[in-house]
Amino acid sequence: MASEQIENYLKQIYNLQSDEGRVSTSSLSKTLDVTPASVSEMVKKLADEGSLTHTPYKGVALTGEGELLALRIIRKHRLWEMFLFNVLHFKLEEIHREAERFEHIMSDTMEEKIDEVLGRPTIDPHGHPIPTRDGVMRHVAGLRLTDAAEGATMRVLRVNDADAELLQYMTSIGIALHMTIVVKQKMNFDNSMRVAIDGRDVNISSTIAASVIVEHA
Amino acid sequence: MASEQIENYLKQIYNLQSDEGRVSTSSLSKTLDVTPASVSEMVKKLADEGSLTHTPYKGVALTGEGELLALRIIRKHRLWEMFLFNVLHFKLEEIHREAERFEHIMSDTMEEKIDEVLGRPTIDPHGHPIPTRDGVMRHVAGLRLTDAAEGATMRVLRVNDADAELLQYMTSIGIALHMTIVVKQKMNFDNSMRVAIDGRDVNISSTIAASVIVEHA
DNA sequence: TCTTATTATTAGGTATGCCTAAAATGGGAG
DNA sequence: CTCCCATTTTAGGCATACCTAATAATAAGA
Ligand SMILES: [Mn+2]
Ligand SMILES: [Mn+2]
Ligand SMILES: [Mn+2]
Ligand SMILES: [Mn+2]
Repeated sequence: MASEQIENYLKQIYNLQSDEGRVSTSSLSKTLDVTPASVSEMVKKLADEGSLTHTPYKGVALTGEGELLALRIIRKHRLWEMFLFNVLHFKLEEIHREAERFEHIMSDTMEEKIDEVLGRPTIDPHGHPIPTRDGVMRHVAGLRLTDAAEGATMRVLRVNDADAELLQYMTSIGIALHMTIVVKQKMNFDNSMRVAIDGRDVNISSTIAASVIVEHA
Repeated sequence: MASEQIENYLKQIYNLQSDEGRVSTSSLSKTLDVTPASVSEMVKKLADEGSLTHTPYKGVALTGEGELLALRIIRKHRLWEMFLFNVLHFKLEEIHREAERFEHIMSDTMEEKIDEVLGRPTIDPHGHPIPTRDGVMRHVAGLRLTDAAEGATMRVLRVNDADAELLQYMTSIGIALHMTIVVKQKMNFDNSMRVAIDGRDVNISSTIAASVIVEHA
């Protein structure tokens, strides 16, 4: 069985792979908060075990097997977030942190029970797709609110779940899943924008706008 | 913070303490499934940390601090069992095993949310008392069904949760919490007995009878 | 192309918690 | 009151996953 930390490596590699293609030692070092030396060692072990391929000095890529393991963890993480939000009424900004620990100890039985209780959801409370049990994840394309045109009416597809404070603030100004946002004005000097959410006008910084993924309404 | 294994030591010492008074290295070795040598080492560390007192060659006893830690784990274990049984509809014989892992990673926030959702229960699905958050556990006295007199009418107070197969069998013959059992006949040759559960007569072995704790109805 | 800065790997070492084997202790049998 | 032996502790090691410091490889600039 994969240790908790090995599961974190695999999950992190999966996430970085979507953005970067080949995943570097340094990016893993940063996101997992361990030294590059430790990453090198662990990567060697995971390559021996067949979860990933490693080209020294070039980076790593998950094998089919490794990707499947990663998707299982991601599934458990997102199902658990859904459960915390819908059944235990945790706040949206709290669920990611809790799920980071539970994803590793959730048995397959538990996974199934929760999936059933929740009615087999396909997205989590942040809008992230939940992979199926055999590792299929449908990713819905979208754009960052930063990139929406002035005057456009957009719908919130998903939000960044990692920064709790940011998420809490977004909730407080009314940004939530499936909500409609009208881009009123874009400021070129700092990329902030004025938008209408639910009829009310608010100004949002580029940091916020960049962590909201939207589609045309 | 106490490691997962340290929490298991403390919990196990608490449980054995009720039966044995001073807890021996060998009984911990058996119940935790590690060698006596390992227990000796760990015990030394826990004594240094102030969770227990150790008299070499004589045994250990929890300090107030250690007992409080143990009771926190037990509270989390039993609240979680309750949750698995009532909300996720796990079978009675499955919940103990699952709770063994969750008890260690359940945050205080989670503990509180679950306590609330469940309506602040005082006993778990096996009839074990759930300690309060500040470490008070009310233990209800009872006797083993083995020791009930012939002809007596008893009520099930609690059942042994450790052996899943035994528990599954007990459930299948109708033994459940708060159920009434009439002792029809006691066999002296093997301590088995014939009882009436819910009107139906069944024969139960001494092993089963010993793991059912009852009170006079 | 050569040098330098960045990135990655290897070497050597630590902490935790486990093990086996050897030594110490102390309670009961004689 | 001894001696024996089961129980307990100590000694010496192993695995995992981390670290710092030293070395190696690559990429980038002159
Ligand atoms: Mn998350
Ligand atoms: Mn999420
Ligand atoms: Mn239990
Ligand atoms: Mn229980």
